[in-house]
Amino acid sequence: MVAMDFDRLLREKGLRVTAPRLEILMYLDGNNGHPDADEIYNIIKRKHPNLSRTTVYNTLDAFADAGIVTPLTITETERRYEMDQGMHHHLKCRQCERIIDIKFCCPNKGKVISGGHRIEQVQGYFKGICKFCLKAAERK
Amino acid sequence: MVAMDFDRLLREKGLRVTAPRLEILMYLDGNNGHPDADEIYNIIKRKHPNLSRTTVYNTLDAFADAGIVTPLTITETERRYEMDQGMHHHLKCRQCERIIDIKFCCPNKGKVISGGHRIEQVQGYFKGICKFCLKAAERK
DNA sequence: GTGGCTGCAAATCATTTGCATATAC
DNA sequence: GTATATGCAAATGATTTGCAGCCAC
Repeated sequence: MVAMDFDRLLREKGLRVTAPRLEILMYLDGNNGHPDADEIYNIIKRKHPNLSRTTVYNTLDAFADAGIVTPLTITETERRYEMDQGMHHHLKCRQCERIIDIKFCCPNKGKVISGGHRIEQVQGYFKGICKFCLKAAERK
Repeated sequence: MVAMDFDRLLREKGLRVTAPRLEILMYLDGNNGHPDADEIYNIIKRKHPNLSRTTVYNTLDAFADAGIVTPLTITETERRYEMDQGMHHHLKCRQCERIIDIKFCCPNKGKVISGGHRIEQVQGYFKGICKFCLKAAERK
C-alpha cells in the first residue's frame, strides 16, 4: 500500500490524517509481524522523538474501532495488533516463539452451529511447531 | 468430582495438598464459567479471609504447569482459567458478554496443515450471538 | 474557529517479586 | 527436618486518564 492510500483509508473511516497515524499504518503494513504497542512506539520514536505512548494507544484503539486493525489475543499476556488482511489464524511455535499466519477458513464461520449460537467471527489460536523448526530438526 | 479426588489429583501431579488449592479446585470444578484470578480470590476470601492474591496466582500457575487448568485468552484484556475438560472452544456473545463453551473438534488438530507447520493444539475464539440472545430477539 | 488529536505527567490496576513464617510430607 | 507453599508488603509494568496546547479540516 502506498502513502496516498493510507490518506484515503483514514478519510474513509472518518479519521483525521496525522503524522503519527500515517507512521503507524506504514509500520503495520510493512509486514513486521504482529507488533505490540510498545514495539510500535519504540520504532517510530526513532524518527519522531516526541511521539508519546498515549498516542500509540489512542491510535490503535481508533484503528480497531474503525476496523483497520485487529487486536490479537495470541498469547496469554500480550496484546498485539495486525492489519486486516482477510481470514486467517495464528500459530505460535513453541520452539522459536514466532507467531505465524495460518491461511485457511474455518468451516464454521457464519453458521449457526450445534449449540444454536450464531458465529460471526472466528479467531483460531494454534500451538505447535512451525515448518522452519521442523526442517531444522530434520537436518540433524 | 468429589473432594477425595482433588486430593488424589494433586498428589498425582506432585503438588502438595493444601487448603487454598482444594478450594480453588472446587471452585473451578463448580462450573462457575471462566473465572479470572480476582474472581477466584474474592469468592474464596469470604470463607478464608486470610487468603492472599499471591497464593491464587501461584496456584493457578502451578495448575497450569501441571495441566490441571488451561489459561484462556478469550478477550483482549482478561486472563481467565478453566479446568481441562476435553476439546472445546469459546464463544463470546457480543450482546450479553457471556463466555460459552462450544463443543466441536477442529479438523486441523494434529495435522501438518497447508503451511507445513505441525499443529498440536487448537484454541478457537468465536464472536457472535449466543442462543439465549437469539431466542430473546425472536420473542420480540 | 472548533473539535479532534497529541503528548506530558500522574493515576490505575493486574500481576510479580522478596522475604519471613507456616505447614505438608 | 526440610522443601514447599503461604501471605504480607512493596515493586513492576502495561495501559488509562486528565488536561492543556496544537493542528487538521
